[in-house]
Amino acid sequence: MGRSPSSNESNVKKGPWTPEEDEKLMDYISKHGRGTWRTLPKHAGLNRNGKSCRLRWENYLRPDIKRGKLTEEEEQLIINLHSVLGNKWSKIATSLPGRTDNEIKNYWNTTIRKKLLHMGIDPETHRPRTDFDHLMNLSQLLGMSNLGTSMSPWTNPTGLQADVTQLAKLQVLQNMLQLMNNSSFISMTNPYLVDSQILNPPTFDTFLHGTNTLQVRDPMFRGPEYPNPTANNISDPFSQTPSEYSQQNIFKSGIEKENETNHQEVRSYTKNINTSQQNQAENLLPPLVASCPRTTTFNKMESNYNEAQKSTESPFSTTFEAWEKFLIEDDEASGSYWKEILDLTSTSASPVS
DNA sequence: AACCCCTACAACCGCATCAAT
DNA sequence: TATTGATGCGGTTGTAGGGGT
Repeated sequence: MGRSPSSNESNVKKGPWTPEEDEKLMDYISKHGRGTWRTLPKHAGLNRNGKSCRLRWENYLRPDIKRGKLTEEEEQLIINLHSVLGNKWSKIATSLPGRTDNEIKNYWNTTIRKKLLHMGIDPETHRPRTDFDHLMNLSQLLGMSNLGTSMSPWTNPTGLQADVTQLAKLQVLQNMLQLMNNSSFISMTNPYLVDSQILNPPTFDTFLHGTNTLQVRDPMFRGPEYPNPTANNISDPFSQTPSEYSQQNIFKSGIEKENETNHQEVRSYTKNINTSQQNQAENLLPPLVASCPRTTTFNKMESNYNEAQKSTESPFSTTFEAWEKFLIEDDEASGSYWKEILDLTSTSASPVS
């Protein structure tokens, strides 16, 4: 509905508040209480509209406002709550005494959002990033690292090349799978998702050997490493700190002994991914390519995947066939590392019966 | 010193919601 | 039930200050 500004509000002062104005507002509220915001400025002798006064009071002058930088605990809580509530800043703020919705919103947009993006996590969905730009950045990193392997060892005296290559491959694959399997992933309404996704992201166990991820498209499935809150007698979803949760649940997936050898490899890859995301936060890798618009290439990928989805064959084969089809149509030079990724997958992953 | 760029944060704006009439 | 006004909420913009060139 809303309301158009009345004529006497058209020439009210805007912009930053002066100390004098702050004093007038605080003085008035301390003596008379808030009353209605609309009439308050007139009574308080302020040439401001009620909305401006309310905002100034709620976000700055209120005596119970907590000053100073947000703590790590507060930051983690915001991330947790955001994954459940979305951009409901006022609701999030009710869980952080002394913090305002505006402050939390600003902090999210200026700090947390960037952190998550650098970690390869989509701040909107709290899932691994699947946007084309991010995939292209990773593939470019991979391409560069492959190039590095053919160079003289003098260009790579640190021995980090293999790690970088492996990490890039794994994250590309992870994101590809996430992209393709988007609808069957974990329920976003589950507060457990937050900690586990950030500190214990979806693993190769889940993707390659889990019985439910690719085959059974159950949107509520959390994967073996995500406990059922009721089954585990956990009443408060936030009773565990992220690190506690992560440590408790990391690599807890049901791994059969007969596949132990394969899984050890997967585990080490998974471990690398987990640490890589932390490392990325610390050693922020700059984008390696300019941003790519969503092009027909991307549409072609989607189209191929959709075609594959229509098939009644195993999701594993159709999924990878779709990608393979795309890769074959793509030029060979740029697609070589993509194929390598698929090779890696097909050799280490045996579709679950 | 001057300029530019980036970041953080305060404040504004438009719309939604709710309660009173 | 419809209308109106007050308030709340979330997206966006403006700006001050710091750092780099």
